[in-house]
Amino acid sequence: MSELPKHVDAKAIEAKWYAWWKEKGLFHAEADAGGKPYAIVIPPPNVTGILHMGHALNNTVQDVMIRRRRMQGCNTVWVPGTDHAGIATQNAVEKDLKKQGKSRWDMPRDEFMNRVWEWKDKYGGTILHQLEKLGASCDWDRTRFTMDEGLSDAVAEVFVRLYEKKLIYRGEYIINWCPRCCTALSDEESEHEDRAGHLWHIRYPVKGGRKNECVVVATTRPETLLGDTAVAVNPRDERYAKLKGKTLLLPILGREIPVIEDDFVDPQFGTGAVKVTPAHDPNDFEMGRRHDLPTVNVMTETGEMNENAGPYQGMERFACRKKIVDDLQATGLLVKVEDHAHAVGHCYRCHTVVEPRLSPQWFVKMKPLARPAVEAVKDGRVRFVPERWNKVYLDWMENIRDWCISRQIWWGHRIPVFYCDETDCQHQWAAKGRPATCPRCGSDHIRQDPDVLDTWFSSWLWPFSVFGWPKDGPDLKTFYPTNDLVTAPEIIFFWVARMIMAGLEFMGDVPFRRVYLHGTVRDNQGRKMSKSLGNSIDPLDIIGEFSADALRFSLIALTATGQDVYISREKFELGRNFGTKIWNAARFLQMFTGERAVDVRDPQFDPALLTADDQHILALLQKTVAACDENIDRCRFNDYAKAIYDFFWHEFCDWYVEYAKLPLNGTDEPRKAEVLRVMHYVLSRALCLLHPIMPFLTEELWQGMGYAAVSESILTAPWPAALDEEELAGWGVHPEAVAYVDAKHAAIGLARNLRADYGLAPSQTADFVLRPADAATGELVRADREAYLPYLKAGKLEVETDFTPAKPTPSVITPLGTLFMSLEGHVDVEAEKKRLTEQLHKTEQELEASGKRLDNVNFVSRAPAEVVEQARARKRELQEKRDKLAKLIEAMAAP
RNA sequence: GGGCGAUUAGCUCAGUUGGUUAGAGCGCUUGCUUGACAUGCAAGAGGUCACAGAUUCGAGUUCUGUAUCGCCCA
Repeated sequence: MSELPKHVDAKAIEAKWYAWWKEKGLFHAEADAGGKPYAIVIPPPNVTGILHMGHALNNTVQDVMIRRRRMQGCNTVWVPGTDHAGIATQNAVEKDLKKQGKSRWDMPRDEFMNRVWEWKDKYGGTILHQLEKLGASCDWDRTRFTMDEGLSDAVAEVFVRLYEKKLIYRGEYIINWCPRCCTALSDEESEHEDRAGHLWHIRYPVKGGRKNECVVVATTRPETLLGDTAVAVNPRDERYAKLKGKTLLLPILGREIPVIEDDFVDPQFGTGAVKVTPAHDPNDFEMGRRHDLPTVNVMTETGEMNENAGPYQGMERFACRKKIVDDLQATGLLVKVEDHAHAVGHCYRCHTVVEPRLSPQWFVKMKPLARPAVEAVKDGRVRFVPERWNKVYLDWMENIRDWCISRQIWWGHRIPVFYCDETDCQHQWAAKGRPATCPRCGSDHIRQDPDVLDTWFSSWLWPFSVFGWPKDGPDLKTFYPTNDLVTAPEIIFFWVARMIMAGLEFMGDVPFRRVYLHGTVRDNQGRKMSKSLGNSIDPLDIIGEFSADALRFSLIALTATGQDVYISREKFELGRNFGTKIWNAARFLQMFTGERAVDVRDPQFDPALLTADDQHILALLQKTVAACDENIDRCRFNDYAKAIYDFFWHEFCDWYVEYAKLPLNGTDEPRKAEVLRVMHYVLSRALCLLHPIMPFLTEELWQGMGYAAVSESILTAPWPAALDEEELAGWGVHPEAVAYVDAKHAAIGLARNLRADYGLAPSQTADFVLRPADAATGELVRADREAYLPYLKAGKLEVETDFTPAKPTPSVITPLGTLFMSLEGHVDVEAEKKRLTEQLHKTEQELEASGKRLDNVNFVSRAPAEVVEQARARKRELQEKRDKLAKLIEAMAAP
């Protein structure tokens, strides 16, 4: 065993072990490797992305799941990869071009595509390398990209199948348009944000009406009035009954528009009369269809007013809004302006205000796909953790709307639809590959649809496309359906829901059994971390300052299941401190082990040599194993972290290591050897339990402490099995001994309190006498006396049945009996009396409460028997304590 | 407007099926360079569990309502 240095060099061990794990192929899985399959597919980050805290949490959770399953002997695979992030990546490259004074329109489409590929090859791998820094044990041999050949093939296959099933169609509807990205967006990609806007009340004169006769309509977007083709009122709204059949004159443009009646109009909103702009509002579009209204589009695709806007042509849409309001005011058509808060859609990529725009796009008909996906969640084939997300998912799924999948950009999967330009053919079809001629007329005058598909149209296939679909193969057979999906709630609709639909449609089975949705990482004030706020914490900075293990441990320990987590730089000290504690405990153990051989494979404890403290720590280790398993299984990762933290720090270090110092410094060699066996066994198993959270430190110690005989790497060491009481008894671990040590620890705590109450300096020794609770306890303590001395800084500890102090002596009642602390010099009798009286008072209060409870007939008759018995035991205990205290006080009073 | 979440110590949060005396980390106070560890050790102070009702023998926990904050959807 080589000596461990005083401090861990985190950077060095991270680099060393990660490279070694990869070199050994320990992350790699083969379908035929045997063992129960366990698979996770990574939520593919944007290829343009860089690691942020959300990724760090997300991937740490996955790594914890993966590493633990791997140690359990499952055939474990974690598939990494990135998505091509159509709009985001194209934006990044176009920004680059702009610096050179160019735009994509200055070059052929192919050339632009080549530039994006170059850019992707240059910067695209960044986030995956950053995941390595985090310690993610992904199977890098399986790294996928949504524009890989295989995945692109899956996209085309799916498109053609849905097209032929008539589940994909093209149509002219109002879609969300980003005038900056110049593309359509899906409903999910338009993010609604509340904005303080206005409600402008505008007069629309009645044609041929009395002087000044007009209808007042209220609108939040006055610039769209240029595209109005009607004004609508509710047919039951009597205020407007006389308007029926009238014609209005559109302000400014003077166009004649009809008054129509439609149930959709809410008489309570605004003035009860609404302008109808079918080309710029989805509800107006529907209304326009019902009433056969013309559509007038007044804007260009970049959000400027077009030729239909008359005098406003060429103005930017918000400048136009301002100008129109001014003009209405000037002509007296503006009645009033009210403040009005409303939700405004923003592009999820560039945050530009989204414009509802009438345009021809491709859609997926969702209702038929949603039906089985609803069932899969309702019958539990897919489970969400926390469960409350079921409802969110089902609500969305049951009110699902068709999915706009075409994007007017170049980077992405081009829509595999072809058009024949032969005048008398005009055939339109979907096909994989690049057909040369029209399958109907044989003409080569064909062209492909220029649009590309929404990026999510490839990521919804991820759980099976990464395993080779549409080709069948062993990977797909072994690893599909995957087991767990770990992601953030923000993408339930974008991604999770759609994957479930795609899995059921194309694979006939759900893509994963369980979805764990973790919270959002926020700053200390609860704000989302963002570049613009400048409140981001870079995980790599934290790794540099504290270590990857510290980052991982802190994130896991601080994140309660499904709750948001607030972090700041200082919070990572938690993980760092814990790592240091483990390191030092290992150094301690190594100091006493020296050159001895350590074999932790089969502990082979000698029951005759196992003391109560040995048994106690072994029993607690088993309890900890069980707690870790249960908490991981239930996605309670913070409780898992806490279980191993508390065990290691507060049981192993605080108590057992302190206890072990005595035998280790003694001369009883067999005992010494036994204690070392216990310590190495406990440390090795604790390292295993901790490995999924702190992979690097645990590997360093696994190797450094010489545990590699168990398994070459801790990464493949067997996950500790929780032993039951019977199995423990076979090792010589008995519950009575465990209970004794619990009592011993409590007694030591109470004795330390007593010392503190009397202001004893840590260096000051005191002698103690125990008047044991019973003879058996007395025997146990007598045999174990020496062990108490260091904890109590005691000169000696005597055990005397019926002990009565000769002079007033401070004392405390412990589970082991009454413990007396003899002091040099005078004892302040009054102070001690006061102390004891306070305790007596408190005990009597508790006793009274306890008595009341038991006097309650309803409690005794209705509460479960064991609860009542517990209460009775508690009462007896309190009575005993009260009597003892009373006697102690009496003794103090005696001269 | 609909839905969801949160409200527990100075701060950040746990608290699982209702059951003894509500916990942790950080911070704070006091004392310690203890032969692993000051990134540490020992001790301590600090809580009307947001508010009001209800159910129950018993409520931080269940139900109803209110308030405040946050998120999602329209």
